[in-house]
Amino acid sequence: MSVTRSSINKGSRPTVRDVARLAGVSVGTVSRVVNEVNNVTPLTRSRVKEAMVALNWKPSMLAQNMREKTSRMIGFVFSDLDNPLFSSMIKGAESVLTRAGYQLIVGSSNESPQQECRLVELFGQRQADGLIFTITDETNPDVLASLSLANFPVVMIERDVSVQIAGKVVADHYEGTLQATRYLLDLGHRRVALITGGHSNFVGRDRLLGYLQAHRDCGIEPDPALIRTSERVADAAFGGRQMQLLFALNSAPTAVLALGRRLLRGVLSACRAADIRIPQDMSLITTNDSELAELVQPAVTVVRYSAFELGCEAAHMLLHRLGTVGEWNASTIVVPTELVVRESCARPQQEPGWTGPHDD
Amino acid sequence: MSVTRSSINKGSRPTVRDVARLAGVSVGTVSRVVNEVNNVTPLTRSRVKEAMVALNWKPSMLAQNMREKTSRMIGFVFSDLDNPLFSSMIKGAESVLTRAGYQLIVGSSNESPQQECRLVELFGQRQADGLIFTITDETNPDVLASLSLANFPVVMIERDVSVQIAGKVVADHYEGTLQATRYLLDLGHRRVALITGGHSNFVGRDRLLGYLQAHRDCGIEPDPALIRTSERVADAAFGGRQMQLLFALNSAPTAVLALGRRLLRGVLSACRAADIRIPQDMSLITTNDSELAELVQPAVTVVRYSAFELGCEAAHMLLHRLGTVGEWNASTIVVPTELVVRESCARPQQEPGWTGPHDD
DNA sequence: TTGTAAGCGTTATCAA
DNA sequence: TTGATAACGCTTACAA
Repeated sequence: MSVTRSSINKGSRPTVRDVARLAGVSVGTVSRVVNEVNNVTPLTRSRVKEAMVALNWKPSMLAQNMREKTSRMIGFVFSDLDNPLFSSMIKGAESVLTRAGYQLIVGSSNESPQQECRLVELFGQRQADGLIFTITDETNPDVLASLSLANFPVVMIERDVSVQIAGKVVADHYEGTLQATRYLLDLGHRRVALITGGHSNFVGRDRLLGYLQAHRDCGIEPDPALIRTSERVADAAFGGRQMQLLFALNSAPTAVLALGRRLLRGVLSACRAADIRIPQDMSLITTNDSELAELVQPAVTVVRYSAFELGCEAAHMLLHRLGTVGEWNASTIVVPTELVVRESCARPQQEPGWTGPHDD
Repeated sequence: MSVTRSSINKGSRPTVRDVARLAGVSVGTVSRVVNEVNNVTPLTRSRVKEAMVALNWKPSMLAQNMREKTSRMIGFVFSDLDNPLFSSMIKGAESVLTRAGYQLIVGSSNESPQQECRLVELFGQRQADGLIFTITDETNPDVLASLSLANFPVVMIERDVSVQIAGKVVADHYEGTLQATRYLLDLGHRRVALITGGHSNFVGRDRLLGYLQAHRDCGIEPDPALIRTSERVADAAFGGRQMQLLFALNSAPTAVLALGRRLLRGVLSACRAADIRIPQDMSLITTNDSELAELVQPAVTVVRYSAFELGCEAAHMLLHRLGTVGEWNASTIVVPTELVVRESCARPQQEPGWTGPHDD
């Protein structure tokens, strides 16, 4: 035993060797005590425990992880923490992961695929045990490549990718949009606009499908000029701009579906600026319930679903995957949506040249 | 060299040894290449780099951290991610830490001191390089004990503790509340209520001080019945309840300062339920700007400050501390507040028995 | 029941 | 310029 080894560990944090020395046992015994492995005399155990508290020693997780090739850390990559949608998801994921003894390490991509690649690789280097991910562009080849090289399971939230991953958790946007659109059509609206982001992902596609299906169910051909989807992110400014464009149409819509958490703000501002009254001049349905939707007057009808639940389910799926040794079939969890009817929708006003609803 | 060592590393991730073997060099050389240490032949370097990409090898951060006794991870403990205040702070901290090559590992305390202790110790075991913390109870002895045992620098946000820490970052609640209160007094209000949480922390104390000082400046004695502070957390329900109690007073206030991010919702609901009009029957100022405050009608005057900036400054302070080898003096950064005047305040209505403002 | 020692994947020191 | 090897703090066979 070298001099360095036996000398007192000065300043820096104590190690298992310091504890062993103080307790007069070997490092193996100390380890057996902390890991609560059997075959250790009560007397020895108590001596070791005393030494542990005396030195305030806790095993270094870094060293443990190093040996056990698992870090009990889960990465979470999202685009923007300031979007309450993501903070709720993280909260959901964190609440179940913490209970299972995992910790969450977060990273914002700011909608940048390069940053997403960097983060995926970084989590790999950190030996993350898994990753929860809301990819920005479902088809970006670089990100997909990093993903398929990753040696940890990945669960997508609200996204679908072509590479093999552990699974995905999504809200039922198809059904939600179908119901919302049908509700407006049933009120007698015939010109219903759709504003949504997610042009290049699952969410946007499913919303569009629901919108179209509802029209088809009523035998109505939707006007393409009323469908305003965003290639990029759908923020408040996008919502406002699209409303202005819709107002300017020679046959403007009588109702609008503004599907996206951040659109409401822009939509409301635009309506007020143009002196358009809700619901008299324009019916409005938005998505993702919020204080604003609930308390603005008139209160806004929303397609509601729980981002918290999305996060929980993603974490559960990941834990399940981590606990599964053999075969694993990529799975999908669908979280329901619900139409919360408030006061922002009404029957359309009679317009010159409009002949009234056909079906009631 | 043992058989295990020389055999091909099957399945699991490659190590520096695999790269060395493939490139026909020693592990030392591989390390020199990745760390871009000089004294390595261009030829050797390229051979090593080829092997690195061939095996898709990246150094294990776990192993690096193990040697260098630093993890380049910063912990962030807050009470509730769903509070947009915290998500903005985290976003701020994350944005500066990422740029500096650090990653953020998050933990919610859910207002539980025990959980806070657990997290502080956990971050210690993970060898976190530092911690950003919004402690729930500034005086909880257990948490303070964990904190003083921690062997990493700690920066508090919006809190002040008696134990030695690297520093704190706070918003100027005293000044903000002083201005807001003065604004109401100047409008002629003489019965201004104060609803705020943070009874047991810095924030609540400073708000109360600002409120009292503004009254003193005007030579007015505030009615203790109008001061409603919360021992515990101030959520929407608390805001609503306090409003009801205020309405029930035989001399109700004509204005209310609802200082706390989540109070607005409860306050608005209570006003509507009691048919109290803002600002005609009641002037209202709240704190922390939000979509709701901006877009509800009438738009609400707020004491605004940037939680994002709080997070940024905390991260900067921590980085500064980490880069400082010798002496360090605990420091404080104060982020300014600003009164954003909107439409929720008006001169008080003449009431029977009220003799008008004394000072204008 | 307890001790010894190898090994986890790096980096850094020393020798060649 | 490169290679061999100890060390980081822990766990776990295996030996005693």
